[in-house]
Amino acid sequence: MSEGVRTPVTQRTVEQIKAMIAIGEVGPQQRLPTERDLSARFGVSRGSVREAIRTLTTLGVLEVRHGAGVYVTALRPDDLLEAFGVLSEVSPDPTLLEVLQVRRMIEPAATAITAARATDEDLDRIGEVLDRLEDTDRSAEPGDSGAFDLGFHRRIVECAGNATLSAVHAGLSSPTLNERVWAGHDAEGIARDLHEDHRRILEALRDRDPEAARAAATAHVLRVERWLRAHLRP
Amino acid sequence: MSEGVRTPVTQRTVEQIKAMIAIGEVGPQQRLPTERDLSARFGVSRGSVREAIRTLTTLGVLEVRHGAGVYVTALRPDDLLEAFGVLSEVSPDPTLLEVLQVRRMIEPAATAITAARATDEDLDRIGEVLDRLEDTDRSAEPGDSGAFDLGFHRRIVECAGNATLSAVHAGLSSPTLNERVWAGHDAEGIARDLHEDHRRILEALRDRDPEAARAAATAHVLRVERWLRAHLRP
DNA sequence: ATTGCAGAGTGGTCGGACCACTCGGCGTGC
DNA sequence: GCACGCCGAGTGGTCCGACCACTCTGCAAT
Repeated sequence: MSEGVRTPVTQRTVEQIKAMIAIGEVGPQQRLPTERDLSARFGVSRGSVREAIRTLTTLGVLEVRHGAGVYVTALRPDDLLEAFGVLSEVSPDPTLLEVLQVRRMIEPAATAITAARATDEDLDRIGEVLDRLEDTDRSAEPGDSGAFDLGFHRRIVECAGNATLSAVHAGLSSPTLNERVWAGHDAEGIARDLHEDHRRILEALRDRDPEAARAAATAHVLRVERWLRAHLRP
Repeated sequence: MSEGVRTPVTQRTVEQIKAMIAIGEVGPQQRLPTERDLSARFGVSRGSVREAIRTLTTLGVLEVRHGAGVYVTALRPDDLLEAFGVLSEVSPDPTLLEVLQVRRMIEPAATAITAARATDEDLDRIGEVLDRLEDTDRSAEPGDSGAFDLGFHRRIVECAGNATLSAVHAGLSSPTLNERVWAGHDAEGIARDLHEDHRRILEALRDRDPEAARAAATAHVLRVERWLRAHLRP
């Protein structure tokens, strides 16, 4: 007659828990019933409940506190998109180029928005990261260099005031990805160029000039993209 | 002395499996050892192995086939970003606006690229969806209307030839999100406007005019965004 | 009023058992 | 010889019950 397929117990449990959240039985930041309670309520084993909870934890919907209980997260975009950093960890090299292309669509737009609405304090904090980046780069700690570079761009995107945008951007520019892009190349030649790009972006932001900011950001991502394309073949 | 924290067994197992993939012990599409084998190899219980596998399955890294074994996925972007549809399912309404803002950055750029590289066949297939969309909309099946609308935009983005872009876009424009945007409003008035937007986008694509395509796509997303903003408050 | 310490309750892990499904090989029939 | 169908070994899916590790609360001693 009807469906010949039997829905796996665990998946069904995932749906049931999601339903509890959807209908508001438990709201963000609130505590879920005990694993043992859920087990009894749904008529499934505790192990299955645990696997369902783990699924939702991975998705950023739930948060487990050992000894204290299971809680719904704030359900903010950065909670839900945290997972997607794996993209940069396991993707094959050609995908990295695609990731940069997507960044080329997002980052310039975000930089333009920031140019229009950043406060003086925002700009100071962005500039501060840039100073530390160049200091670090002149010394002999190439490891932190990438972290400051990421921080520079991240803060710019955050100033755009869109948490979803920030989360997506974070997923596309994880430390792991950066590391993979520059791995094995000290890239001394290009480092100076990148610094110049950064300075130009900051100046455009200070001028509150969205179009200049967009152009500078585009040029920057494009430079990285071309460099990666050239150094990828071998 | 050293770390006083004990890494949870399951999390450690996740790392170990990821390592197996990273060092190439198992490649994409290949089969993983048995749950029972992994259990013995890592010295942990089978339940813990299963939870680790479930985590990686949720992330799109592994794929489980009942009775047949656990396999590494192709690790393509659409595998790894599939999860991120939850964003549209559980996010609070204000986040939907943010999502649309991100789409406003991505979709115009993608549409411009498509205008530059789409083949005649591509354009025909895009136009076909549009015809079906308008047919459906004139009849009395509002349910499918959203699906065709999504299909129209999805095909355009796919023609841009960037799988990562397609996956991100798919996550930002899931059926669930669309449903939530238009839920409760038959939106007759705006439907005609949207169709006009679509026609304009298609014409720009047929003209192979990237700038016109970008402008038309921007106007379209912007219209949806403004409509949502107006209908969100109450 | 403050501090310290149990105890209860929660998630974390384990082991073993059995069920559901897949797949390959063997046998049967053509 | 070939195709079909059955069946059993092997795999993931689920369940149960036990015990460990951690948190939090409330009571007791100071």
